[in-house]
Amino acid sequence: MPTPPTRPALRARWDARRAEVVAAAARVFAQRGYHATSIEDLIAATGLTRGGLYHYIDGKQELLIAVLDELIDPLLARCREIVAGPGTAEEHLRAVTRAWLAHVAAHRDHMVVFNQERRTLERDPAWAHIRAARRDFEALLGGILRRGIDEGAFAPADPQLALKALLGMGNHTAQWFAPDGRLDAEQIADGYCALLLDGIRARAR
Amino acid sequence: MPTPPTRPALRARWDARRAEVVAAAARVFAQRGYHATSIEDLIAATGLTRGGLYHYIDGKQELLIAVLDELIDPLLARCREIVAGPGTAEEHLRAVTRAWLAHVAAHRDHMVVFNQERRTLERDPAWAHIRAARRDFEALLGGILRRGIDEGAFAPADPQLALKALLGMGNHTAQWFAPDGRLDAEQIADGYCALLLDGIRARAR
Amino acid sequence: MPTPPTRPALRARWDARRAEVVAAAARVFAQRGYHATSIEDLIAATGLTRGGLYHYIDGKQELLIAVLDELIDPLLARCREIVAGPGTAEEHLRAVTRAWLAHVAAHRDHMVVFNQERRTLERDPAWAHIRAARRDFEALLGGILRRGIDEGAFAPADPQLALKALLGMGNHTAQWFAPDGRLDAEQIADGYCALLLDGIRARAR
Amino acid sequence: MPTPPTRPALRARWDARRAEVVAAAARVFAQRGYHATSIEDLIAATGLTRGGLYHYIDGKQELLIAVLDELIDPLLARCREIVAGPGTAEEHLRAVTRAWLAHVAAHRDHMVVFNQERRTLERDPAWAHIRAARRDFEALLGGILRRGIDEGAFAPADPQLALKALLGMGNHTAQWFAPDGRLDAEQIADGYCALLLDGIRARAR
DNA sequence: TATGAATGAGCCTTCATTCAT
DNA sequence: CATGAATGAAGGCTCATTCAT
Repeated sequence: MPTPPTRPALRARWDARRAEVVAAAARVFAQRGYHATSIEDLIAATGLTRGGLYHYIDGKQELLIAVLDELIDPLLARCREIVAGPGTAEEHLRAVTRAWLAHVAAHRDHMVVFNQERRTLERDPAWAHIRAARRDFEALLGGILRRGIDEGAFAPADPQLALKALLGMGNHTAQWFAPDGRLDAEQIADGYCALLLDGIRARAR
Repeated sequence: MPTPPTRPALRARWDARRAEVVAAAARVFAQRGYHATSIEDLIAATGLTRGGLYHYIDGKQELLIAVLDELIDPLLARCREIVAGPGTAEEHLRAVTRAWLAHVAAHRDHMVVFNQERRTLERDPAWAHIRAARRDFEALLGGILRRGIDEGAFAPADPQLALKALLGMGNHTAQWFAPDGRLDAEQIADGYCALLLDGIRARAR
Repeated sequence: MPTPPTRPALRARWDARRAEVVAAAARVFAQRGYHATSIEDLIAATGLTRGGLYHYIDGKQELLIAVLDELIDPLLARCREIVAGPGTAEEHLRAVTRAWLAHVAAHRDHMVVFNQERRTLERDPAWAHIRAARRDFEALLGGILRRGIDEGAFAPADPQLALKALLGMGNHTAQWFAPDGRLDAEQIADGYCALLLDGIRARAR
Repeated sequence: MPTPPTRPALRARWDARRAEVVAAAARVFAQRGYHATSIEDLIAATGLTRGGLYHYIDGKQELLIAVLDELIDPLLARCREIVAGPGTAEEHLRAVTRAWLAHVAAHRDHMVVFNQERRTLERDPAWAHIRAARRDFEALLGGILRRGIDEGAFAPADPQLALKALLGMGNHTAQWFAPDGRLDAEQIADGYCALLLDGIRARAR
């Protein structure tokens, strides 16, 4: 991130513009893919000029990092609040899944980029933070499952596989979710939880 | 694909080399990502020279198509055999999931590339075939679920969501599967089926 | 043509440089031939760098089009003025031929390129305009001949062949004309007109 | 030209194949242009294989030379016969022009190539022969005109310009001649001679 | 602050030619 | 004789980034 101006008045405008740039980048990256997006595309999407753009970013890759940072930090913070609060494991699972999928739905672009460009950044030091946040999110979900097991509420044949399955469902959602589709994020989250907990087998009552 | 030599003896060698090239490309694409892979990387991975490589491929993109084609066609064929054969919906579900995950495990590189580069090709006519195969695979899985419902074996709250969930689990597997890991492909497949059917909720006996 | 800058001050400079680039290209294309001219040759001829050159052109072929466009449009405009003005068919013929050969003499490079690279562009849509201009020029010359016939001034055995003959003479001139040669463009034009009108046969007075 | 086989039986076949190759090359060069013609195009046009082709030629450029040599030498020989024979200057002019345009009509491909690729070869030593032949042809035509002047039959205002005009007409013919067109080569030749001698001016009888 | 011209390394691809088989 | 695999230089072009104005 370039050093922003120090005078508060200017700083505010700078921050706003930087935020616009990052949002536009997320949109374009998601549409075209990071590599296929040129700086030209970004200046078209932001309305800035070539040189102007570089007042707000250090480079294309830093912009990708910014897009992903923006994505994962608030989600992780929200989930930590949830698990720090009261509730059974099942309630926490549902709440976290809802928060997660609300995030996926609200930042579909970012999520697609996140899933897609993992490899692009894997060796970049700036990526470490995002990677850590990802691990933390997985650990948090895993913790909920473990607590449910300890409390006797969940009994997965293979706890780790159950976690991976849940992650798979959730991550994949960004690929097919449509904002005006039949289901909203909350319904999807609840549906995933119901599937994970009870499965689809027909049972006698 | 360039026109292969006509004489059978040479044809065999050519085919073998082409297969090597495609396999090497899948490996490198999966490691580095398609866009980040240069022709230089490919000649290093194949041991061919710059010009020699072009005896076996028409270009970088055609190579990507080849990698993906190689991936999905045999899987689809195998799955069609399964659903054409005898068995309950649950048996078909398990068999198809096993075949699918065996494929994912055996072609992890290809699968990662497939998930990653979807967007790269989305507007390319050559992509249509792969896209269609993907849709067919989803439809096939969906058909099994529907049959299970019709036969009274499955009772998902939302059949379409159940399908998306299963696809999410399976696709995501390529991202974390390790050939020398704790679980092999069959165990994972059976685990996914168990999860999808029965969930993880602890139940009184 | 790349999009030029919008600010008038910069626009002027850009236009000037673009014109220099096109002129240099005409020179080099004429000397070496279009195909044998590399981008390297063009950057040497313009003094720009590889990337800098591409600020003013969209590609090598667009540059060829630009060279040819620059050639034919002003000539056609001038000729249209002439035939729209007063004068007998013979006077028009002489005036148009003079304008034509002045053009050939002034833009010998362009003309050689035009004659040489016809085939290069023949299937390119961008070529349509140039092709049309060429046809228009032929039609214009043909119109003068026809008018002369109608008015009883000319009596060619085969009017179409006479037109082709005149076109042949004129076009061929670019191949041998030397700016410091014995004849200037006007003398050549008048010479061609005299030949076309009266031939070279010795006649009794 | 590669060294042909020495044994007469093989030599005959070799010569025939070489001739086929040159003819095919003329055809393809004229259609596509020399530079735009790849060796691949030539093997497609000849039916030979890549390596096989190189048994009959030394390279692409040598093939171009061969095409042009084949073109100009027989024409020059025929014209020399004509001027060595009996007849007035006008008769010689007509006969040579007829031979020339018959040649143009019969070898339109070669002629187009000749006009187009002049520049390609201009610095090549192998080109010297063709260049010389071209000069000889011009000189031969010029000689006829001069003889006509000396004998009092022709009275051009500018003899050299008359020569250039004739050359222009003739060379240009390759660009528009159609074998199934309204005029055959002889008619065109006679038409050009008539134009050159008498012009198109309407005269009182 | 903002502009857009300029940079130049690097990209994918083509192609005439050679040579082991 | 004939084959076609292999060569590798050179081609045109893109693009993230810098910097004088």
